[in-house]
Amino acid sequence: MKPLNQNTEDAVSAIYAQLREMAASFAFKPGERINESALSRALGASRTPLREALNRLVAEGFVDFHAGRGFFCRALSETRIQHLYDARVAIECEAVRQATQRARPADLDAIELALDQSHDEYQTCTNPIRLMELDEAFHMQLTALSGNAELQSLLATIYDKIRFVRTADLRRLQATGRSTTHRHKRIIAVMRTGDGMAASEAMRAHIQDRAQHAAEAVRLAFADIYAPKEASE
Amino acid sequence: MKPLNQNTEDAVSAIYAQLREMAASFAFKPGERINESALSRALGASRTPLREALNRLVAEGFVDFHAGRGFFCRALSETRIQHLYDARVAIECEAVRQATQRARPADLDAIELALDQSHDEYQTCTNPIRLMELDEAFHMQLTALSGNAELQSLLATIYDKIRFVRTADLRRLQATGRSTTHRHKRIIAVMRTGDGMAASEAMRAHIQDRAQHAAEAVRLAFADIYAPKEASE
DNA sequence: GCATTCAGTCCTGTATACAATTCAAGGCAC
DNA sequence: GTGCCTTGAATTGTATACAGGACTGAATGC
Repeated sequence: MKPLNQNTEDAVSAIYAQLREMAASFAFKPGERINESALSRALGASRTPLREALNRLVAEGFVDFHAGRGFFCRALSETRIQHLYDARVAIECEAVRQATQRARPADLDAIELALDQSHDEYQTCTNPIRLMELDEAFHMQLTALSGNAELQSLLATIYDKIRFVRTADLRRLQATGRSTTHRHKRIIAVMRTGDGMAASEAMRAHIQDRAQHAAEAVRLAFADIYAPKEASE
Repeated sequence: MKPLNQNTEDAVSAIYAQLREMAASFAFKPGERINESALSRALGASRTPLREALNRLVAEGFVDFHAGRGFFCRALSETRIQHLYDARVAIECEAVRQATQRARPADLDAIELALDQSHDEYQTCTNPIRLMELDEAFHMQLTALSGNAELQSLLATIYDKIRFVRTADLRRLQATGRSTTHRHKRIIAVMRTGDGMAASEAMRAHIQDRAQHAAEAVRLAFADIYAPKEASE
């Protein structure tokens, strides 16, 4: 019974995970340069594993790298958010289409049960991050039903990129008292008919409904990014 | 007139580019461990920038990383290829849909002109890699018309991953004497009608037509990977 | 007053060193 | 002969050192 080492990677892997979370929550301000020495000290590691982790983020599009100048937090823009929402549409529509053909009724039952169980929390929860977790969970579960690991990982990356904007958006949505649960259940209902194309279009409508608010949400997100920090500059 | 440094990054960037090409052409055998010292020596650099480049490939899914054991060339499988083809469908169908709405007639004219110009080469060319470049160029140009940089970069990564399989597949396709030019022109024709949904479905049919041969192509690709090297083991 | 230049400082880019771990082979017991 | 342990070489993981650009701010010329 060997230890089956799984924690040796910890350093770079742990740094990567922390960094990705920091990037998703915009702990770095958009456009800001990332000081390697300071960050490595803050994370309790040296620059070598930090840079390796940062290079992963570069490949995923969370961070920009400029030769000789270092790593920069990638800037948000309304255009980019719109593009990410469209990419999300592309992936989720195809995933739900595949899922409609592959999923057994029991699979759909399971997702619907999860929706029912979280419905109350949805209605009463005031934490926008938790709201977004619930919403994201539905979409990821549905995509998982496609059985396509590539689509799942692409979508996960996109969600990480738009999470901050979505949090701001869902906060507004909740303020209007509207629940997304019934919209999600409608998508499941269409899937039960076995019409993949229709399910795909339902998903498209669902996502684009929110995407239209993306521009406004970006502005809100910017306010969130710049407001809560110390106003010391 | 400052030099506006653009080549300082060269080391890691150049290594990354080389590595990605090597990965796309399966210079490493699937599943094989990548020896950092040997590879860095071969590339004329040290392990530090090599590992940074490798970490980018990890994030993109070209390479696997196992804690304490190093980097491994990611294995092919028929299932994974199928998933990548489906991801390609997802992205290209959405892109062509957007492109249909956004593109001006002149944009479509330009692509069609490019098709016409390369038609002869298509028919006579015997180099499968060149064939694939021509085919890929069409698909990337079309996706570019969507105006969505996210879709473009996602698609570029997918093409890099399936390039080897596609090369094997296109070689077979050419052997049967069938040209893809007229198929491509048909997609443009549908786009001209302005019906995004129809264009999307045309693209889907076009890609899936080839995807059906993916399984067989994977086997061919495997033969290519293992055959042409020295049979010295 | 404005732009330019220049020096100093900071930071990045990469090589290298060394510790820790894995992998492979040989020996040993059974 | 088979399986386990031990031992040694090879390889990875990370820290650190140092060279070379990039940025900052002040001083200078126009």
